[in-house]
Amino acid sequence: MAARDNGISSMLFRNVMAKKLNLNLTESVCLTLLGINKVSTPSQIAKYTGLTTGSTTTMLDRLEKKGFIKRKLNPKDRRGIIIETDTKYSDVTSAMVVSVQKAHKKLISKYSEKELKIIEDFLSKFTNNMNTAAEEIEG
Amino acid sequence: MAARDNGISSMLFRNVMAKKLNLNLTESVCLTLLGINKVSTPSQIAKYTGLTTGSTTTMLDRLEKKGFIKRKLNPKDRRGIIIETDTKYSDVTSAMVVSVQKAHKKLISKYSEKELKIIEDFLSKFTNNMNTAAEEIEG
DNA sequence: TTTTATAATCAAGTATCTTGAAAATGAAGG
DNA sequence: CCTTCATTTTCAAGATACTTGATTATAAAA
Repeated sequence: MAARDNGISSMLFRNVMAKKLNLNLTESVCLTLLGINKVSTPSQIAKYTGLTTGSTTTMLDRLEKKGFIKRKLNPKDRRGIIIETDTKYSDVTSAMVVSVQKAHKKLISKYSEKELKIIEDFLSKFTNNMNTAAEEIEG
Repeated sequence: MAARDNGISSMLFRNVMAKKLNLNLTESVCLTLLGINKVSTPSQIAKYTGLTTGSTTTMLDRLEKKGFIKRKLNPKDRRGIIIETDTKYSDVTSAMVVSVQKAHKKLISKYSEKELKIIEDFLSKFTNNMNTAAEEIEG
């Protein structure tokens, strides 16, 4: 239940962030994935967001217009492109999350190395369960 | 980072679930919040999803038409109504999450009571940080 | 070198959202 | 009591975002 509530809160946190940045949820998700280098091409973005490639194109147009991303040539495939977040994105978001990151750091500092290991172990395995299940449901 | 990845995975899991149920993200979020009794009125749904009350009305129309929710009279306020999830919702979703829940239970069973206490403590405090930050950003 | 597959884009139609107003009820103050 | 202001939901019109299906270009395979 604690893990579930955590997921829900992160979702609600995203809602609030997105609203503040005048982004819709899809755009926010896209930028997050780009930010941690989970994705880097429109096709991948389409896959993870669940959008069609058509809407992905127009969504990227919007993000580019707002200055959050840039389209670059893909040296390995001349059909495709590479999407990168602009520094504007990290600037704007890091200003918003500075407070919560501070709180997180403080929280983490209260646990021993051993305890943190347990927590990290649980989280990564819990995450793995979800990823596996998502693939199952999808396929 | 593990906690962050967990949040992202739960988001991607939601995308997959929603797609499978022919729901958009907003509808999925709404049903989740209703399912755990975090919200029960259109106003609350509007607040947490970030929708206007107008779109909330039409979204609830869609969910009602699909048989996932029901509108009921609010005995405590005759201006408002109470939203409840229909059994159809829990039936459909529980079938989809049965596999991942099994995996989660198995994972949990591998930790001692003491370890679980640490994990639960961390998660609830981490969640709390996000809730607090969300309120700060919002206000 | 022909065929088939993949990547991104575009145009037209559909769905979903916002804005602003309406109707009904509640709450507060004289 | 009753006037005023706030709250809850709904609605209509317009704006925004999405899907579908086609197009162009390149890659990969036969």
